[in-house]
Amino acid sequence: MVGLRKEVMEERTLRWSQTFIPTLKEDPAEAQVPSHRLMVRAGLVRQLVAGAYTYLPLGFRALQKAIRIVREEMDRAGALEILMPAIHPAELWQQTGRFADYGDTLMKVRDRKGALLVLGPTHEEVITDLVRHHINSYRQLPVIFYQIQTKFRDEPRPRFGVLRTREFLMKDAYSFDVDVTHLNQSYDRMYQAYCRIFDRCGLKYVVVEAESGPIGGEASHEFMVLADTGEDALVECERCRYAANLERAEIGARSASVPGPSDSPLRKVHTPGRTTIEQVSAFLQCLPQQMIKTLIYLADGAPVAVLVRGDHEVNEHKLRRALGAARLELADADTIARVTAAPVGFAGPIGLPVKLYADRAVMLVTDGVSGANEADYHLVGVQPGRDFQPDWIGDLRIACDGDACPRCVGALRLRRGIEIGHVFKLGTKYSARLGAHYLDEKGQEHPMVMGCYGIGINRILAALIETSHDDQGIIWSVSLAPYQVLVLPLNVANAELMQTAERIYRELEQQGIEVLLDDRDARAGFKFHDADLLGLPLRVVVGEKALQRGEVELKWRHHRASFTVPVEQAARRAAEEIRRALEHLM
RNA sequence: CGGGGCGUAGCUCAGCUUGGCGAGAGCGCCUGGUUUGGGACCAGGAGGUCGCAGGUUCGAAUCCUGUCGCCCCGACCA
Repeated sequence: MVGLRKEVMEERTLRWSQTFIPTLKEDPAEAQVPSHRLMVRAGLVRQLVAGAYTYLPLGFRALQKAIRIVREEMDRAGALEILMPAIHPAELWQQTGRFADYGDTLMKVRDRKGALLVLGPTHEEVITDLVRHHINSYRQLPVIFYQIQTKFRDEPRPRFGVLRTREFLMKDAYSFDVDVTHLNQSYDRMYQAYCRIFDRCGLKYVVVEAESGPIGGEASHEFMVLADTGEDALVECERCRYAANLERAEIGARSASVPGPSDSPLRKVHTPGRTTIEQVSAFLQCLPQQMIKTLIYLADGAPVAVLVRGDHEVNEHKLRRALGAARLELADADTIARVTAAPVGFAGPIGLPVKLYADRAVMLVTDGVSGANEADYHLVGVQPGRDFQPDWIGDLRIACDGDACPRCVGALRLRRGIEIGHVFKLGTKYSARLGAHYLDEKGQEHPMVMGCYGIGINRILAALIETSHDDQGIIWSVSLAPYQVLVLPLNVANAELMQTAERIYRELEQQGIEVLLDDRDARAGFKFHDADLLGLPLRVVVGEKALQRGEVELKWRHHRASFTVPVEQAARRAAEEIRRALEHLM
């Protein structure tokens, strides 16, 4: 009885005809990026509503593979797995101020008593609440908790299939330490674990410096998979290892060009109704690079002027740091009119009654053009240093392709990427606000120093597919593939051929290899196409011609060529190939 | 939140401008037969509240209003 049952279950797992793999010949209309298209076509996922997907058997298996790798490496790094609730009391979020910060992205529900609950988009509040109640001595630290759990974010715009969804699986970990030195150790441990995880997944990734918040320095790193379809912009130095999220990217101080002395006289010109860089540069026949863009910001309510070159954009993170401001926003039209004595579009640095913050590139402009702080007038022949002197000069702009690397003599290259992981030094933000304190050896109370570490599990799959596919379909890495080997008998009506195929897959099963047997009664071409679409790493074809010679055909999905092996060696050889490929990823 | 597109069979879509008999095609699905190394062929068949609600009309997939959903661009995104 038990034996029979086991056999039945095995067959349900292994035989194509007994599982559920709804492949599609045509592209689904709504899929825009390769990973989305292929995940739907290969029968991995189906959408229920915008930003929520069902994982079908094949997709779920791949997801489990990713989860397993993440779990093994987190355990190895000494993190403790727990499972926190998805529903949180809103009060907890109000206590840290994030109820307001998150705004509409927070999913909210009311229970039958009318109490407001939050569906957790992340768990800093919940874990800190747990720790404040149960950990209170330095003897209990350090500790790192993690969970793999569904997160909810009411994204303004879910998109790209599984890449940006409203409900997704996340591995989130939280470290608690006695001080920053120990936090750094926990951080490094997680960082290393992340490298191992993504290496094992077979992903090619770049670690970039990211916006770091309160601690500063290299307090945050994102793990990015480079892909043109990625949502995040980043820069990478073409010479050294410097890489950063575009939000964060510093720009080297050395000048791109040596400024020549300018003797052009300052002159006021009539520019009726020309308010934008494009309009003014077209009207005056000058280059946007000659223009000095003057933006009025409100830093904690006080107006300041920010100068960047016409073809550059202000990086508000850098500006906020330079100003030391907690709140920063572009000034409204009324403030601009009051500060510049002109309507929006005619601001310039000369004669402004507020402090001037200039990006370095502005100081290299010669024969510049700026607003005249007078309606319908601009100034030409502007010479920074001669005609105005900023109160502060430094790096204030968003990096561009080709900008100088801040670490070496190389140039920065603009890239796009998919964020698959993020490690972050939180400091005491949550522990202080929620009262997660510990007593040191002298009996003194301190807030714990925290770090948090996230991995988007679904994105691991999407990122892999996004960067590993061809016209025919997915090309799985051995470690994430839902099955490692596909056994493909070409004619199921041929009993001898079928028996051979079944024997090979049973032998592979016994060797601990994950096998799918395509036992469908379909034509060879049809099955080959589905095989390529599914993209399982190794394919074993059992066909009549080769079988007459006592051979079967093995083919790696990522190779063009196949090779034949004697039937009796097929399973052993296939298993060997898989094991070797897996070791290669470890 | 601003702008745009689309909702017709399981999937991809035609039909709508100019309302009119029984609402279509390809793929998929079911039955039978012939086939079997790169998405076969023949014969037969099942399958649709035309997103939903209201309106105009003798008559609405088609016109009008509202509404919901999905997709795209932008804004936003610890």
